[in-house]
Amino acid sequence: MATMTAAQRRERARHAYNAYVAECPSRQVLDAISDKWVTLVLTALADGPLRYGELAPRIAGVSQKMLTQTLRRLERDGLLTRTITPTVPVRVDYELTALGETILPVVVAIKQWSEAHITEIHAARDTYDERAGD
Amino acid sequence: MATMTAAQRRERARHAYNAYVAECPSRQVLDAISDKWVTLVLTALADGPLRYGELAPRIAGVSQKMLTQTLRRLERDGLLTRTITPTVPVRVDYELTALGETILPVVVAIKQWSEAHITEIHAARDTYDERAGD
DNA sequence: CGGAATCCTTTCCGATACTG
DNA sequence: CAGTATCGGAAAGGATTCCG
Repeated sequence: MATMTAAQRRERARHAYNAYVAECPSRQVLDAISDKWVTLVLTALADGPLRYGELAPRIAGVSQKMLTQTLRRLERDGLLTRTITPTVPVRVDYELTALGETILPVVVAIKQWSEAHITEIHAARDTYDERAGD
Repeated sequence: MATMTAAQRRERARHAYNAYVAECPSRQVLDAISDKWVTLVLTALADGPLRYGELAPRIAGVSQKMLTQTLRRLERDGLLTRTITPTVPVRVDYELTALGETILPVVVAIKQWSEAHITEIHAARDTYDERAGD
């Protein structure tokens, strides 16, 4: 009777967590945008549509896999559109939707806060690490 | 001569990436707050200091490990303080610093956007998934 | 009470190779 | 050009146990 107890409890916990997530909008969106690449893609598209090949170099450090994955997720969530022009070679443009543009102020707010307080954070880290070094 | 080529390139890539991150404040902060638990802890502490035991149940789904890890990181970044009262049993309080409070508006903005647009996101997902089902 | 340490599973993600 | 498919290492994170 004790068999699978751990797994069972894990399952129940998973369901409880999912249920919680399901009823909490901000948690869901948080999961969606709490992603490094998501915010970077959104800001990259802020000035207008870009092709895949233009997008990639503007987001230093992103792999092709992560970029594609991020773009697909954002398309699914209705934050951007993916337009294929069947020329040879093919051309694909990504553009923010109206919904996608409404989130830009939030992303900008994050960026502004970052630039305004990064020095304080660095100072705090130095102090903290110094104490640990004693 | 070809040995370790992949690993070497990976190392170089890692350094290039880190260098980029090092000179971009918003990227650094983004890494710091692009974390589900970070924002949740910050909002939980918005109304005043809380003990560890009070904090945990307010953030459903968080494990003790993740909560502690998140709190340590936020303490290191100077966003909150950790106060130990050496009674028996010990009592630990967490409280936002002045710096920590300055980020609350940003977190609130995220929350408000989420609640305002979650319906549209759900609709977009349904449409997208429906097309995929054809 | 508020953790730290360990184990172990799951998920992430980069690298590589191939395609319309 | 703009992807898809697959694999393997690295990292995240949950469960459990032990400690001041």
